[in-house]
This record gives sequence, structure tokens and C-alpha cells, in this order.
Amino acid sequence: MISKKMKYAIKALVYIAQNSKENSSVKTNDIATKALIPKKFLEQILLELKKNRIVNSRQGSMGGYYLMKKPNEITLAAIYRLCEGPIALVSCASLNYYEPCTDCVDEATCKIKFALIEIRQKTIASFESITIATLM
Amino acid sequence: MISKKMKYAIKALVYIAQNSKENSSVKTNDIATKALIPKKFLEQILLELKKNRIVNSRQGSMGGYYLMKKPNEITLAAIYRLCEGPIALVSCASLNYYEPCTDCVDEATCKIKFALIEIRQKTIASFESITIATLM
DNA sequence: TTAAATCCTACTTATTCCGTAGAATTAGTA
DNA sequence: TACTAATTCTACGGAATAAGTAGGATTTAA
Repeated sequence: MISKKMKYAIKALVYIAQNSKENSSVKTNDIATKALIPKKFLEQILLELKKNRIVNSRQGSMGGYYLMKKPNEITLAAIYRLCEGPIALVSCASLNYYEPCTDCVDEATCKIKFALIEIRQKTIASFESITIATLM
Repeated sequence: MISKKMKYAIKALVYIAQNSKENSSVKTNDIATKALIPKKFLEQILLELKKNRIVNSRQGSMGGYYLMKKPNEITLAAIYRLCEGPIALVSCASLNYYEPCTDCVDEATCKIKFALIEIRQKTIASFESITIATLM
């Protein structure tokens, strides 16, 4: 199960994608009330999305958030990595966040690792097939 | 990422599968030392696996644990549900543990839900393709 | 200058994770 | 019958994470 943080991130991105006319930005307040997300929590999430260059923002009274990529370029895989961490089920099967297991008997012959690498590949494929465009 | 509990459960089941001759059982102590799992933690995990009829046990000095199903009948999906809960990424997309979202704007038209149901199907398929037999 | 927005940091509260401890129970064996 | 070695059961505890809250600092359009 994903965290509320990730669910809110998805909902917020979908809302922004649906409600931004050209050159316009969407206010946190709007997103929070329309998409039913606690506002202060949403602020933090949007800041993190910004740090990861998925959205950008304008400050000030006409400010708000807008997407930095096209909706079909923002994949579930990217959002997942950002909110939940590695997609692999164990760190030793992760590509981007590889770490050896502390309790591994013999990594070279570990069949669990190889099986979980296969699972990772499939999961990445299905997470990359879903984008914000899919969800609008 | 899966919990240590689930990882230990997998390792323990593989060890039991590999080390049980006919009608023999495998001691917690053996599993713990050979598979590098904290013993007291392992005890709890095995008890839970027993409660879910994946293993069974004999008490007493010749006691220990043995599988209640064939290795190729124990799927990663079953172990996951037992250790981690629902496979679906959100509860409203879950088959066995369905619950409506508290923050849903309109469940009937929610595209996130439908997308995550698709993901669930694919995840279940890949989790069911791996069994203890695959990992021996 | 002011109102309205984002930005930043810290705090809180509850839950889950990862074990540890110790005693009770069971069963084989001398 | 007593001993021993195994599982079973229940509780406890520290650390980390989740899900927010709070309050102010900063920025910008009007």
C-alpha cells in the first residue's frame, strides 16, 4: 500500500494538470479544498515535487504551482521513487539504490535476489505505463 | 520494500523446504543460525506462518517445523499478504481488503482507482509466478 | 504597503518495525 | 518419574516512520 503522501501527490498532480490553462498556475488552497487534501501537508508535498523538478511554482499573490513536464511524461514510477523510495522489494535487488543485505548468506548464488530482480523489472514496467495523463 | 519479517519468512521457508527429509522437521535454532535470522523474531514469524497453515510444527525435543504445502504451492503472493497486507496500492483497489478512500471525491469516476486495479492485477500475476520452489 | 501566495523548520502524536525476555507447554528419553 | 529440548504465548521496549500541525519568513502583484 502506498502512503497518503503519495496518494495526495498523485491527486494534486492530476488536479494541476486538469486545471492549468496556458501560463496559469494552480493555488495550493484550490487543490486542497477541491481534491480533499490537508493543506499544510499538501504544501510540503508540493515543495518536494518542486525539488524534484516535477512541478514549479510562482510565489506572490498571483502565484501557485504548474507542471514542469507534460502529463504523459510524469510516470507513476517517478512519483513512487520520490514518495516511497526504491521500487525493488529488497535493497540488494535495486538498481538505483543498491545495498547488500546484512543477513545474506551468499549473494552470488542467492535465488531470492534474482527472483526479486525479475519482479522489480515487471513492476517498473507497469509503473511506467501509468502517467498523470492516464489519470486525468 | 518488504519488511525484514517477510524476508525472514521467505528465507525460513526456503531453508525448511531444502532441509526436510521425509517426515522430518526443522528446528528454529537451525534455521536461525544457518539462515542468519534473529531466533526470537523467527519464532514469532513461524508461529504466524503456522496460524496461516503454511507450515505446521511438532513440539518436544524431536520437534520443529515442516511445510504444510508443496514448495511450488507456496506463492510470494500468499507470503506478501500475510506479512505486508493487501497487494493493492490503495485499499479501494483491493479485492480481499476493500475499503473506500476517506478522501475520495467521486469513487465511481475515479481514474486513479481503475489504474491501480490494473497495477494490482499485474502485481498479483508476478507475485504468483514466484514460489518457494523457484527459490530453492 | 499590503494582501496573498509559497517557503522553511520544527514539533506532535500515533503507529509500525524489529527485535528481546521470560515463562508455559509439550514430548521424547533415561 | 524426572530431565531436557523443543515449540508456544504474552508482554515489553526502543527506534523509526507516517501523517499531519504550527508558526513564521519570504516573495511578489497590485
